[in-house]
Order: sequence, then C-alpha cells, then structure tokens
Amino acid sequence: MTEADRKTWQAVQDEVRRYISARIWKPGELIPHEAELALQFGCARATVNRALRGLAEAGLLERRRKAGTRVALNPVRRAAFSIPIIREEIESTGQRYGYKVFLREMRVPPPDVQARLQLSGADKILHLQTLYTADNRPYVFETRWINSIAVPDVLNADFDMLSPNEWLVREVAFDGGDFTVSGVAATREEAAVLACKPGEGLLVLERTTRQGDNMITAVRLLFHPGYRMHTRC
Amino acid sequence: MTEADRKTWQAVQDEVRRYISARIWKPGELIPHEAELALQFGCARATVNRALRGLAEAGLLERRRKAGTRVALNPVRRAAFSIPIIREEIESTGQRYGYKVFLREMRVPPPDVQARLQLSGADKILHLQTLYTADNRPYVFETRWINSIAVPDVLNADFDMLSPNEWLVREVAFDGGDFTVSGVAATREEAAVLACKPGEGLLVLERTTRQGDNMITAVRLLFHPGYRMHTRC
DNA sequence: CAGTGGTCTAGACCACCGG
DNA sequence: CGGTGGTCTAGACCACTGC
Repeated sequence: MTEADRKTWQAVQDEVRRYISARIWKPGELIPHEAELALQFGCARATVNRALRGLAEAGLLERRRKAGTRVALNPVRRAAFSIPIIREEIESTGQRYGYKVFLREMRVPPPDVQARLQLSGADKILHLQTLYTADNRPYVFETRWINSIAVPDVLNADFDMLSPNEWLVREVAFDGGDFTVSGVAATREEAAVLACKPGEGLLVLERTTRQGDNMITAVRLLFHPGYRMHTRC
Repeated sequence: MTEADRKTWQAVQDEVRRYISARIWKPGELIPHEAELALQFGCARATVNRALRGLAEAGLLERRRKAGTRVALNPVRRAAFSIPIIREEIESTGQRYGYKVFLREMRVPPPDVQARLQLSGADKILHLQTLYTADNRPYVFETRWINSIAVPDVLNADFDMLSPNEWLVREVAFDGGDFTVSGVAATREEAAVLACKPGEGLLVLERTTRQGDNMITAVRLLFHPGYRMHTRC
C-alpha cells in the first residue's frame, strides 16, 4: 500500500487472480468496481480495466455494465486449441515433412460439402486427396474441396512443391472459418492409406474457410492413430 | 477522411481487416506504424494500439518492437473451442439432463493418471464413473479421478443431486488445467455403456485441472457416437 | 435514472531489439 | 543508438441496464 511501485496491469491481474484463487472473492460474488480497485491498487482506472478485461476474456470474471463484475461460477470454460499447421508441427519435432497428392480431379462434391461451400446443384469443383508424412510415416490424410469457381487460379496450381494448404494461404486472404473435431473409426481404405488397422479410432478435424462471403475450401483431416490435440490454460 | 466521426477501435480494426482482406497489405508485409495510422485514421495512438493488439491476438498480425507490424503469413491459426459444460450443453438443446454414478471407489490410479495428478506411488484416491444422459439416451461417459488427498471433503460429498463436476466447481477454485482431444474406437464395455456398437469411432476429451500447484482432478469424457465439438472464427 | 463498465484522448515514459 | 510497440495516467464522455 505504501509502496510507490508502478503498478502494471499484469500485477493487478495477478493480484486479482490470487484473490479469486484464495476464495477471498468467491464464485458468483460481486467484486469492487473499477474506480474502487484503482484506489486500492494505487493506479489508474484504465489499468484496472485492462486487467479485468483480460480475466473476463479468459472466463474468470463476468462483467456487465451497471451490474458490476462477478467471479465466474464456471471458470476455465474455453480453451484455445491452436490449429495445427502440418508442416510446422512435423518439422518442430525434428521429423522430415513430406506429402503426396493421391488424387486430383474435378467433381461434384457430396451434399454436405456442397452445403458447407454454399454451392448450387451440379457445380464441379477441385477435389484433392493428400497424405502428409513425418519421416515417411503417414501423419494425416487430407481430403480437400476447393471452390475453384471462386478461385479459378487454383486449376493451374502446381502442387509439387507447395501443398494445397500452403498454396491457398499464399494466394487467398482468409478471414474466417469454422472447425469441427470428432472421432471416427478407420474404414478399410483409410486404414490402408494411414497404414493402420481398419476400425482404429482416429481424430478428425474438419475446417471450412472463407474470404468475405466466399466459401473457399472445405477440408477434412484424418490423423494417424494416437494423434492428440493438446492445449494448456 | 474529411469525416469528423468518432473513431472507435472496432472501426479501426474493421478498416485494417479490410486492408488485409483486400490484399492492400499483403501477407508478410510491413504496415505503417501506430503513430502514422493514428494520423490516417484521425484518432489517438492508443486506439490504434487497441485495434492492432486485438488482431495480433487473433493471429492476423505479427508485432515486434522496433521491427514493426506485419501481416501474418499464416492467419487463422488458433481457434477457441469452448469446453462443454455437460448440463448446459444438454439443456440448451431442450433435452432432459440426467446422470448416473456407476462406480465410486478408492483405488490406486493407473500410471498415466498418477503422472497427470503428480501422485506418489501407492496413494489411493477417489475414482468415479458417471454416465450423463440427454432424454435418457447416453450422452457422455465420464471417468474421473479426484485427488482426495488435496480435497478430502470430497469423500463426504453426496453426488445424488450434484454431479462430480458441479460439486468440484462449487467447492474448488480452479485456476488452470490442460486439455487433450483424440479419437478412439469404442471397447466392448464402453459400447455397452454408451449403447453403441463396439468399434465405433468416438471423441475423447481429457482434462486435468489444478488449483495453484495442486493437481485436483483428471477426467476422461467419452462422447456418444456422432458427437462433434464445433467452433467458428 | 443513476451506477457501472466501455472507450477515447493527449501526453508521457519505458522496454525491447534491429541495424 | 534510435525507432517501434507496450503501457500508464488523468480526465472525460458514453452506452448499457438494473432498480
């Protein structure tokens, strides 16, 4: 209190964290408002705001105008999984990255993909199947549909040196998308590609990416057995 | 430009987004520094900072002191999945939430759980198996280990009205943990509990939660077939 | 309607780190 | 070294929303 130390917003945040952790402020409870905390901590209100806003984003606090700030009843509710960038993920473990395009064709996508890409009836678009490898062992099998009506250049793309994903990242400015994770059992064909047994449990990551209002690509990543997506918070 | 409109940081952020989306600022490229943008947008530097910081957190920009701000080469790299709160998830779809504690015992956990909970050799702790149901249909099967040495009160807990998770959330102030998602094939026993076929592909979410330096609980959620975790960005 | 968080400003100093 | 982002401040006005 008598300290003349400059308070950083991080220091304030840590302090508040301790209060919550020590249950001095209990779940569901109202905590003092910003102006008061600013006084207590001996800093500007903006600094308190910065600290509390961060905690609210992390889910530890719930804030509403006029109603004040409360300790969240259910903390740790959101976790940010970093979407793997295959090449980086493989190379960061010291393994050798590789990939092979299995299939490249124009085709009318199945209904679910049509819906995800907002395509009309009979549009043929680019369909790719690619296997990514780590030290030559199957890592992830990618099934990708690219809206080649929105991105006609892709038809001339050469995927020998640049994977479909890397090509798209270079050529298109994504600005959003959605992700789904689920679990499936390997079909006979998938097992053959991933060099595992049919019926093994695999993690699936599906992603749809758009640029503005254009849906660009829908991709399904089928990871090798034992693959885990992990995060910490 | 001639507008006297008050610029909010959101407006600045949208503007920058458009620049990136339209590839006026290309991936990897350096963008003007904060002071200059503040001039261009007719606002304070703090406002620009707020806008750009948000974009950097979202992964769209990369910022370094002295080096300046660049458009990220690989945007959309992280997606925040919200960790499901079973009861809310079920009730939000209008279904009836229920659960049943199958097993409650003291037991020495398997080595992987011992490691995750930082337990020494032969400590017996609380082991629970619970099935959560939506409209009486199996929704998720939970296998949970609770460090009853750190939280002795749990031994007297009554899980008739409050699920293990809800009890813990009420009694313990979590402040961190880690999450893993993966895919598995249902064993015969798991299939029986979840009323599905052995070998079906299932999503698994594993979570370890701590309070300060104490590891409190390790839980494995095995979701019913067809369950998907979804997020948008 | 009044209290609370949300935001903007102008100015300042600092930490980092590229050249 | 000097340029850039990171942060703090004091004060102000505003937007939302519970009472």
